[in-house]
Amino acid sequence: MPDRLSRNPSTSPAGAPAPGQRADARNNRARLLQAARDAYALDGTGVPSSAIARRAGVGAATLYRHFPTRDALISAAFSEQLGQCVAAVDEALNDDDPWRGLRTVLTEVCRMQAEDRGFSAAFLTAFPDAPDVQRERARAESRLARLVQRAKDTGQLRKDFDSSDITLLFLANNGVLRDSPAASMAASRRLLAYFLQSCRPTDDTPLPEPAPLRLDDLYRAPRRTG
Amino acid sequence: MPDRLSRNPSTSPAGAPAPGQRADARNNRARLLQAARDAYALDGTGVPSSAIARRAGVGAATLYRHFPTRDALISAAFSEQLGQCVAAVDEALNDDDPWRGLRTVLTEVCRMQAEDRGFSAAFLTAFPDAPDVQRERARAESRLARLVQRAKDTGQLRKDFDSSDITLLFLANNGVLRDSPAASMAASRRLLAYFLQSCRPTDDTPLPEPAPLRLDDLYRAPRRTG
DNA sequence: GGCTAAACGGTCGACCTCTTCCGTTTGTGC
DNA sequence: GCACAAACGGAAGAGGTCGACCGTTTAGCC
Repeated sequence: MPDRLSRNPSTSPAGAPAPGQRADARNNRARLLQAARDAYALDGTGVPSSAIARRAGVGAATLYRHFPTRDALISAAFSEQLGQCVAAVDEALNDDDPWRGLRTVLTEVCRMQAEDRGFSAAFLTAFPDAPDVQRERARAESRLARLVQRAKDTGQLRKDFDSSDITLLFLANNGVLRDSPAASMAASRRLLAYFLQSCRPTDDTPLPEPAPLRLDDLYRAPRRTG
Repeated sequence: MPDRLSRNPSTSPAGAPAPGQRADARNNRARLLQAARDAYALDGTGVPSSAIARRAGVGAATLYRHFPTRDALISAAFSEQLGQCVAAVDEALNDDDPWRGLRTVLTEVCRMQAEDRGFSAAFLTAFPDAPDVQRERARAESRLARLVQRAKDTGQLRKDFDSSDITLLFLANNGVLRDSPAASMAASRRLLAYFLQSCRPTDDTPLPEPAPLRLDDLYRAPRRTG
């Protein structure tokens, strides 16, 4: 009796709610995802899976039946929010003012990170087994690059800005998140404000070499800050 | 046969090389500290203690005899580098140019973080059981505040800069560190450059409220980024 | 060189997390 | 309502780390 997820792991590794499944299964799946989001938002993605199952009111086996691996659960839990990010980039590309668009995207993503440490961690994690996540991320990244180029062309963004600086910001922003959501928000806002001020074009001292950071090849976010 | 460390845990929880101990003990202690520094620098403070003991060529029991708890080892391993930071602040206070002093301190600490993720993690960890670490940190913080004030007074630093922004920088910098030291260094330098540019006084848009961050009340740096 | 206590190292138990097994329950179509 | 397969949950196994015990070794001193 192979279940759906192990039968076709390639087509929907963390994918959509399967159509042919029983009502209780669909229901449990939804509650697991919600429990995961809640727990991750509160305490980060380090939360033990058993706690997620307990919070959802199901057994551990049920969790693993729906999400064969830890990463599958995490990427499924945050796929919606990842989609939001991509949508934000699309919206920004439609803005008449490239700088405003860019600034809005950065602000929005930083806010989402500060609101939900779990999302922040998921956002910066590679998920080598979730090709759809990787694909979406790659799409978002190439569009961001286009947005950056436009902002440079209009002279609103410094010429030595590099697309990798966006990743740099998101990593830095993840680093300033605290246990308390309020503290996270305050720190995030302040950091972003500093960053945005430096993004304006200037004939002042040039920046050092860009860091070799692409959202694509970020390693997994490790157990400790160290 | 109580050993030294458990006999007086309050006076030197992670303290200096005891004078009255045997040569082999002193030797092993030093090798443990070196092994810890090496391992932590490479892989962060998440490295299992058994690996440290193996690297030092001693048994696990020896490690625990010298350092009763995990945190004791970590704080002892990095106390020297913490001292370097305090010294850097002192030196900066002696600089004729407050801005140059401040910039040098920030550059130096960021560089140390990028060179050694273990130090970076230790630097941002509370260590409630290591009063000497806390004391030194508090001292450094108050001196930094003085330095900030001087730089503001000379008009070299924006008036709405807050001392907590230094903590913010160190946290952010910790967040951009990667597995590869070269990548960490590049990212750190770039981040610092952005930050420093925004620190100059400007009559431009003001910053949002400072984040409630003091080096003192940072929570422990958790196992995962999430 | 020999004695004594300090120091050592292998081993063992406790704890925690991830993952799987298997007997039982429950939803669904006839 | 009945039968069957899907889905469930409790419990157990595997892996790994922390920290302690205890018999053995070795440094320091006479």
